[in-house]
Amino acid sequence: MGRQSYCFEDRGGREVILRPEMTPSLARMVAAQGELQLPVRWFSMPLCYRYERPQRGRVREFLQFNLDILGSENLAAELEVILVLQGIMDSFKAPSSIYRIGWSSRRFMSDALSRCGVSNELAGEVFSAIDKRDKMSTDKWADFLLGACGGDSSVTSQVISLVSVESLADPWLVDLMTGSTAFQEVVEFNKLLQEVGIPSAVFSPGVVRGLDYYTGIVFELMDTGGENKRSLCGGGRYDNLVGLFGNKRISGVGFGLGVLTLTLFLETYGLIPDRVKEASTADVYIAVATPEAIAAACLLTALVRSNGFRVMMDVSGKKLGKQFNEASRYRIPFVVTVGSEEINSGNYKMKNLVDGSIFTGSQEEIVGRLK
RNA sequence: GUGGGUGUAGUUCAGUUGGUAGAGCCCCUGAUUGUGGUUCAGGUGGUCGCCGGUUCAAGCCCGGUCACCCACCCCA
Repeated sequence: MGRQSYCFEDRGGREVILRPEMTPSLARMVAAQGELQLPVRWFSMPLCYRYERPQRGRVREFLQFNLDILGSENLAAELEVILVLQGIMDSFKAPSSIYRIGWSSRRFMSDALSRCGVSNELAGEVFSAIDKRDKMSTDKWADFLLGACGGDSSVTSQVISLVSVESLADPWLVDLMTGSTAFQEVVEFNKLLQEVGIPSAVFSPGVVRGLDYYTGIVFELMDTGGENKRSLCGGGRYDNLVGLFGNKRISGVGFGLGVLTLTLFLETYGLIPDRVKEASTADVYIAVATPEAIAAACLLTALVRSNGFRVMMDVSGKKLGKQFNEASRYRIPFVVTVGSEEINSGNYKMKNLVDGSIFTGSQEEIVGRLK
């Protein structure tokens, strides 16, 4: 956590940091609880902050949907959070062809790199180099990797073979990972994914994720088109995070989904739902015909609201036509007019702005009609 | 942290070799005195980001500065 955190000194001279993501805060909360019924399932939509130069898909203050399961070491927990992620994409009707959930395992990659001949001292460098693979040409990256591997060309070619693997049944990989429990776990998880049927999930040894608290399965959701280069979502298993803030050792798995990156993705593919684009701000507009009717209009507004409807009342004092215009602009489907006629007779007129029809009745009948 | 681009009306943008500040949309008023969308007529609205310089004259040229956008870096 370095120069991209938004930190400053508060008035008491303390160094403080605006949270750059939610997971450590969640781990702190869980560590602080005396007794918990495990596993814990938790979601949140926090504002987070990063001190970076803004650009497409990246701003200094952003919303992130977070979902975590703590207290289960079963692969079902990984499967469950990915299933929810898939469900979110399905709810936006995003076809699995336009995005990809690339996944791998930290434990597996550490073991595999070691078996490729990468020393523990160089493992961090090599991880970092793998993360940069998509940012340069194949040849250039090979040179870069050679540097990270300490100039050892045979180790480098082994690592290139590793990240090029496309199938867990690859004979070279199976031979390399003989007897590895981390590999067994990856194979098992792949089997689960196939049995459940998550077509967008693809085993990708190149996915390592930058966050260093991840220990097991890691995954990220990317746009497969070229438009959005930032990952929409990243997640994985973290075994030691809760333990940092207390003496309980609780393993967790979860993900963070960027609302801004998701929105850009949905816009790119025209998937913003109509109910969002055409959302109305209220169910009913209360038009006020004369200044003498203001109090009665307020009472009617309160009545309709107490029945569970969203109400916008005129506060402009403009002519009725202008008030109807405002209701129309806000896509509010019904307008009830309050004036001396209505107050005297007890009969109110409610116009349906969608079809133009007018319903006349008492206040109670108006409310009943809305239901 | 590095590089590029853009700053003109509420908004999206024009603005010629330097010579009186423009359009569409929005908004406001009326046609239509208590019922929206369409149409028609009219209208409001700008310290041209800010500071300085050159010039008889700067939206336009020059220097600086700020803001935003894009990319790099980074993405724990």
